[in-house]
Amino acid sequence: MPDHVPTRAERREATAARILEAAQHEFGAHGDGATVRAIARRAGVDPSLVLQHYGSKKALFALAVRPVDELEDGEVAPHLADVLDARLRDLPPHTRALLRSMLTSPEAGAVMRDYLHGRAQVLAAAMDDDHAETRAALVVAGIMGVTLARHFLDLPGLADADEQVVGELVEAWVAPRP
Amino acid sequence: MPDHVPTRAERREATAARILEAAQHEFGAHGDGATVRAIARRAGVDPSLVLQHYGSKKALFALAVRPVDELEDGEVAPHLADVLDARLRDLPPHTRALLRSMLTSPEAGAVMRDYLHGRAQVLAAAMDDDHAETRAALVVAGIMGVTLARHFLDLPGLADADEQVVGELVEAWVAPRP
DNA sequence: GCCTTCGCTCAACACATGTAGAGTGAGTGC
DNA sequence: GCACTCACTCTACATGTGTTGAGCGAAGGC
Repeated sequence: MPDHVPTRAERREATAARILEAAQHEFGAHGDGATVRAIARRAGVDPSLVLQHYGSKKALFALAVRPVDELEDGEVAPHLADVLDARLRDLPPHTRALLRSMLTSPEAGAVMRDYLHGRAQVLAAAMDDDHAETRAALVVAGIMGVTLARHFLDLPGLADADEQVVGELVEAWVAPRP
Repeated sequence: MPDHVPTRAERREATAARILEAAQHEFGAHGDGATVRAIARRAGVDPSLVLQHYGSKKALFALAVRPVDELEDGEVAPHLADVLDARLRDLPPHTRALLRSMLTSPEAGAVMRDYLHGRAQVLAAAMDDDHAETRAALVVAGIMGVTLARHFLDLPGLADADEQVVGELVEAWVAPRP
């Protein structure tokens, strides 16, 4: 490929992306209390530029915590094991931002609820016994708790535990006891 | 009893208690970002009085999120079912404050980790198979997730579910599948 | 009944935050 | 090569924050 010298619009788009990335990291580290100035500093940019790009802190926050589609094109809904695997490994910045802010920002809380609700419905569809909806909600909530304890609270016995072991133990939650 | 007219020191102690209670409610509603002014307003008091009583916002916060001992005098550690029951009913203000703040305040996060770690150790002692520590940590983390989803996120299928049903389903997490 | 104590309020401060608008200088089209 | 565009920075403002010290007025001791 030719060593492309970027046009002005491309550079602008690039710094916009850098700002969004910085925002995800800051929100992921400090929750919705992260400051525009800190985001700008991390992106190597003036604070006012952040607002010229995204309008307001609220708008930037909404973009930063928006869950990206976990589905590749044409894929069906990911199996529980895949999601679980993703939650046990290092979390992507936007996921960190969403989790970190969900208890202090009503907007983030609503996004999280909708996301969990969607996943729970997929899971419940694969169950046939009584209380399927509740059991499914229980599983997704439990996985959220494990994710928080592992990545944000550093709970001993979980933060340092082997990913595979944890995965297998959690999967036992899905099947009811005979 | 004589209709006791309160002494000056008693009145002072009473307003101090009112302030702490207000603080727990405010921290429980808005996390560590709750303002001294809002706390004072809720307590019906001047903002500066809050600091005259507790020194600083940080000190007040530390007091507000300090987990109270769940043990009555002479009791042994509460059974899992009792703790679970408490988490499914309405949460006491200091618990709400701790949970709400644990992701955005490092201090609250540390308190939460220590608390969960303690409970997990009690639970692990009653297990004998492999990975007891990890399984116990998994259970307490899972319960935390369910608590958050029920009381803070209002997850459908959990927020409205019957307490007894949820309790029984979660208890199944403790025993390993045969 | 007076003087002291002290629980409480008032007014003010230093500072951080989100945001708006003018300015600037390098890149771009002709 | 020149005028213009525009991505970006500088400066400033209004507001909200934690915190402090002076002051007031009622309760308490003698």
